[in-house]
Amino acid sequence: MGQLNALIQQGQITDPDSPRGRLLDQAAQLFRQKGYERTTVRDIAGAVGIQSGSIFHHFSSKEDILRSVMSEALIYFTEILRDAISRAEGPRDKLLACIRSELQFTIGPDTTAIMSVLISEWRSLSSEVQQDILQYRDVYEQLWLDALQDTEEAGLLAGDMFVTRRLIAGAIHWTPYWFQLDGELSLEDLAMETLQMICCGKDIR
Amino acid sequence: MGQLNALIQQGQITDPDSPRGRLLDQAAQLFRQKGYERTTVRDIAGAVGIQSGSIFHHFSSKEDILRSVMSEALIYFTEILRDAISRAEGPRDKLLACIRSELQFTIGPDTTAIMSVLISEWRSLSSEVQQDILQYRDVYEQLWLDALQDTEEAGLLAGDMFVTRRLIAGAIHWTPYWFQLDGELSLEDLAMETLQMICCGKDIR
DNA sequence: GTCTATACCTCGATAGAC
DNA sequence: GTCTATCGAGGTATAGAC
Repeated sequence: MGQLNALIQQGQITDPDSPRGRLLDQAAQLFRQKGYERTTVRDIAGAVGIQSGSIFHHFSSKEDILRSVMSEALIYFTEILRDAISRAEGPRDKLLACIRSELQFTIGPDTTAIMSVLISEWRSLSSEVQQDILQYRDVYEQLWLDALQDTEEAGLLAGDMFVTRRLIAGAIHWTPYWFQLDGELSLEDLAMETLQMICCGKDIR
Repeated sequence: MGQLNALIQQGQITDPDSPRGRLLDQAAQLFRQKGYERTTVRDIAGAVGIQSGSIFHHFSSKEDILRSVMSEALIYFTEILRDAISRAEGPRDKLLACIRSELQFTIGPDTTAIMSVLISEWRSLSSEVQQDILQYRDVYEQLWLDALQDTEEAGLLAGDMFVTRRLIAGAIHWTPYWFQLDGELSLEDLAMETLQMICCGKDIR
């Protein structure tokens, strides 16, 4: 991943091979599987093979771990999404790139589905930390809104741009509850069904 | 509410004026506001003005409270939905009734938005209790699928029936994160936008 | 950077009086 | 049906040696 290495060198993302990076990876997995509240610092420490007290050399608190998981994931997702959009041609394909990318962040195998942590554990953050994370989220969301605006100007959008984004965000964020990566419906099929729902009544094939 | 009184008399739902009913109401509110894990039995007891030890005269465990909140909510929602569908005429209006009802369960003022507890706290249940609740959920979902099937047979449905239900479920369950009941967009507006997304390309006005 | 040891707290749940 | 009192478990976080 070219983007990942660039972000690591810019200091925006922790090197996954560092002790801190390994902790973040394992914490993200555990938060996704069991939820933040039910994951203990002992669990996280055990997953990387250290004692629980050693964690606090790398993070100031358990919430600090969740904050880091979320902010680094958002920074990474934003770059991946930006790249995917730039590689697509035309508003219809750029919007499809948004849908496909977010589905991959949410249920795909590569990113180990960390988007679901951002969604499910939002409430576990204090309001101060929420404000902190929202800065990154706004950048991500703007990429979506730009793509939707282009779609609208091309006459391909059926509903209101902002409402559409929110309805689609919900539809995508809910997929972990039912979608099976190895099922009959492929991720690409699902992306097409979703695109069709947004651009309804317009011929998008 | 005629349905509520009938369900109470059938013993399917706890009388809200009983001590147990008051506990369930307050627990549901707290679970919605703070989440199940962050709500303590002391919080719930305090909300109805008793001591925490007294709760265990009415419930065998904290999970038993969540189970009861969820199953009674589902039983109630199912009857409300069934009634709303039966009062609507034609597939388009019956589907709109489904959307409107579920939006009300999720963000409406009357039901105090308990649907969001069913969604957010699912993972906090043991798998045994999940199986228990799924029985009620299946009945609720079948009402949706029947309505969608009628819509499909009327040639009004754009995508696959099952995928559509899941995408729409996500869209609706996500609304608590952004929808403001006192905002410019009314719940009825939102229901119409959602219906339009499902029946895309078909003239549904 | 990790260890051991532990302080300190809060939680769910119980027991028995009233 | 509620109270008081409390138990035991398990949580986050700290301190200081190595």
